[in-house]
Amino acid sequence: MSGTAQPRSSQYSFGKASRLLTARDYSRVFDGAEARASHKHVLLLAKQNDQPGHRLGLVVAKKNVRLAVQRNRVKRLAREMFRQADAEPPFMDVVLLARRGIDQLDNAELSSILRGQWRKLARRVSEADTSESRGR
RNA sequence: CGAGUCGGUCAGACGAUCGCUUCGCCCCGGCCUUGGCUGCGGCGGGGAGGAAAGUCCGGGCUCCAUAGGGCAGGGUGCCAGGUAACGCCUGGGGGGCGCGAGCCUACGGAAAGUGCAACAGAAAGGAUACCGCCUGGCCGCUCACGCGGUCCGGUAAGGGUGAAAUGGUGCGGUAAGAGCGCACCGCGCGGCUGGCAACAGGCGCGGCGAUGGUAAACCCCACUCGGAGCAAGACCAAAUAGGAAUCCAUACGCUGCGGCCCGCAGUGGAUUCGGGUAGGUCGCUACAGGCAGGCGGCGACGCCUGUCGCAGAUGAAUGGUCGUCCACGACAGAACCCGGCUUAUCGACCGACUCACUUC
RNA sequence: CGGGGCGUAGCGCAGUCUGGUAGCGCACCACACUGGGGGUGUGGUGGUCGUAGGUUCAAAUCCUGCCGUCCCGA
Repeated sequence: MSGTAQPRSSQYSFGKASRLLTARDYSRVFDGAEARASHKHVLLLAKQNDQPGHRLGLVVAKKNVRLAVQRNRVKRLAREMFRQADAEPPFMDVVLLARRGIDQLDNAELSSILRGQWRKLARRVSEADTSESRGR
């Protein structure tokens, strides 16, 4: 994995352009989610955007993860997974919600779950995209 | 060497690689009139804690008047000092614990007033005679000593109740007893000596039926506290515009202002309908600052000199992966800042000291 | 981040200001009425008063520290 990582900085960056920044951005995804990937510890919602790349928003509620250290850890791992994920169209805005008990997982477990859910989500979005095109 | 006390320091390390954020410099581009704003990239520097936590105190800062007077209300509570301030810290005193080094301590006033004390007990606050004990009178029994009953008194030594019963111990004294008398201790009062003081020591006096407990009960005394909080507050764009209805009012009103009155400043206000916002910039980190040395002080700390620049995010940065090593890594993440307190916590190391044992 | 409230029986609540006995409703158990159930009646079981200290003779109650939970403020 990272042992074979190459310095393609453009693909592996994670700046402000790759994040959901305002409450309006979040509301757009929540109100019009086109695809979702659900797991015991995590839920992803996605909606296609008109940006030149994916964007990520994180919701890790204090109610579900009590300690600030654990909340930070979950968010960091999620960003790291997102950063290393394939950046291929269709581009989408994704909101990741953490569920109760996610702080019990260690880094390796959590990373693999996140990657799996991300692939699932990407597949569903492209399916929705093609069926939508067919429908038209 | 074992057991222990006190104070302090650290918070996995190193390397590779991919990222995030901020600052500086440079290159290119855009806006723009001589300089600034902004975008991409490169190089270099900085990037969580001892508790960042709980929000229990104290300040700074901002707005309300420059935070002013009184009432009400809150806080603190042995003494002296430190400090911007404190409920913190230091030193000292009293009390308690420990063989000791040391540790703990809401520790002002109950002879200003009010209140409270269930149950038990004779009596629970300026109270009391239930059982006892004792003198005497009368009655009964008895030869008598005496015993029993009853009555008027005396008595707080003994029993019993209670969390608590009106100083304690001893000797004398007495009908039995009692601070009734004496000694010591305790308590109170008045000088004296030492100490800034809290307080300590010693002397004299008082016989102690006066002055019990509770103030984390009301309260009294002393000192102290105005209110809100960075979602404070300021600015930019937009907006509150403009509007409709009802009610109150033309000032002893209403608002700023959290309880009231005064005072100050400002001025029409309340409710409903309708309509609209929740973007950005600043505040935002350089100070009661860290480190080193010197001087003053028992110490907390203060003064002087030199030196360092040490997070500033805003869906919210300090991380991922791999390798090596070891004691295999606890509690845990800044959100305006600082001083404390409290709570959580794997361990490692340093210094001072105490006790016990052994050896020289 | 800041500002508040609440923890008492299985559940919902009183009692806390003013300290001594923890009480009410539902539920539960037993018995009676009934052929049985339901219902009604009578009696009863059940509480470390969130937790750890302190004050007091005595604490659910007063004071302090923790824990949990809920609400409010853009």
